[in-house]
Amino acid sequence: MIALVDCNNFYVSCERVFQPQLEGRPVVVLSNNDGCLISRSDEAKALGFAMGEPYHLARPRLQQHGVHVFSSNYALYGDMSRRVLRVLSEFTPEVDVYSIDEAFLNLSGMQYCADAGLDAYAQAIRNTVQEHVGIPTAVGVAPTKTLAKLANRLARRQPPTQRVLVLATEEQRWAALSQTAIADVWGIGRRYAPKLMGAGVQTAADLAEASESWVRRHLGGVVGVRLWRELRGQICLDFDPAELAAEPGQPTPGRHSVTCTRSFGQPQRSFAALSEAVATFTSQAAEKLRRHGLAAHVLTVLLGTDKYAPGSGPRTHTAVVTLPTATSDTGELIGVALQKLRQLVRPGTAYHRAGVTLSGLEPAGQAQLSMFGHSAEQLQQRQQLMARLDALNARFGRGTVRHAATGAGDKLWRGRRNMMSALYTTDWQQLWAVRS
DNA sequence: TCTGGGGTCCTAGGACCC
DNA sequence: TCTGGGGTCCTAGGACCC
Repeated sequence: MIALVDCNNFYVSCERVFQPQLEGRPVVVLSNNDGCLISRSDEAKALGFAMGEPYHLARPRLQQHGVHVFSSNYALYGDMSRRVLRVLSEFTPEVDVYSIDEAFLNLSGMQYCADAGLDAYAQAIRNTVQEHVGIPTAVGVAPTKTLAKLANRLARRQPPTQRVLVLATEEQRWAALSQTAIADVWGIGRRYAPKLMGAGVQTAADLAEASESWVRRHLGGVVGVRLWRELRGQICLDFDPAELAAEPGQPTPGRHSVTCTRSFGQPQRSFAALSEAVATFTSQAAEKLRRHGLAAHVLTVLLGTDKYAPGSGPRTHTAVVTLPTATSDTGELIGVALQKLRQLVRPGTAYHRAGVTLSGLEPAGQAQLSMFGHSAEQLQQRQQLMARLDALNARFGRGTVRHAATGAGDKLWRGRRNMMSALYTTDWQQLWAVRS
């Protein structure tokens, strides 16, 4: 059996751990650049605030209702996520991390679990995360990932302290399928939902009862058939516990790309500003690569114009380079990225967004030659340089030591985050103070 | 004035090549 | 009337997820 543990309203919950007076009050957290609402407390949902709503449109109503608003604080959320995962890994060695606030747990073969009963075990997971980290969760348990997602969704209807649902029998599975609207099934999005409803498929049960050939024809071929089988209890989605098992710096299998993109605080026209941004994103992506013990063969530079402006024409412009050898060296990658950027930029165009994707990933350390023709000795020196740079930045904070091309900091292209909470858990200067 | 970011997988047309 | 075909690379975009 597979359990899905989901921290609902995770970012809001993280803020509440350090500001408990916000318990029971409406709270929202904004996306990067203070753009959209991406996490909402139950109270904020009840007031009608929608996922993804633009902040500048919601602001008057947020003020009117006295909603507490936070810019996103990813250093805090990432650290809290690691704490949750540490607790989960005490319940099973096989944890498949799906996102910052969700993980699948393989409970098959857990003797304690069999002894205590699935329901009690799932409840214990929920209670322990709450006690040790202070983050509320819901737990759904079922034979497949898709059914575990479905169980998790239904579990959230329970009162906060009982958000656990196990689908062990055929009766329980069918009852759950019948109670789930087709639009709420994992893998059915805004395009397929209306199409299926038009064909008379209103619930997950209706879909599970359809024929395989019908599903293949109307639901994106093999992807739809996989979903249909999972709903019927047949495992089609791999359980991949590699992410948590890997030591930091060891190669992480399963990952195909690393991206860093940002919208600008203001549209940018100058090559100087764009190149600072691209150099900064490249160095952040390269850091992530090294953290995962990977090197990249392919680099893509992206520039985006105003995607909300009327009119046609491409909104994103990309340029791809295939590197002669895979690398995770920030300096080498910045050099290549800026060269491509120069080809991509059209003078006078206002860009709203830029980014870098590193793909064609392979475990680091396989390359014997540098793309710039460095000797083996020079290559080793550069790798040591990167290791020291990462160590310094880990100790003294991101960007303490960086390449000159990333600029002096505090530039107009950087986004807004005007309402960020403190780095309670990752900065000595901002530790949470408890006064007696 | 102000509309996120990071992933995966798939499709389609044009350029180019043999 | 008839105007190869198959492969790759490149760019762009659609669909889904969190």
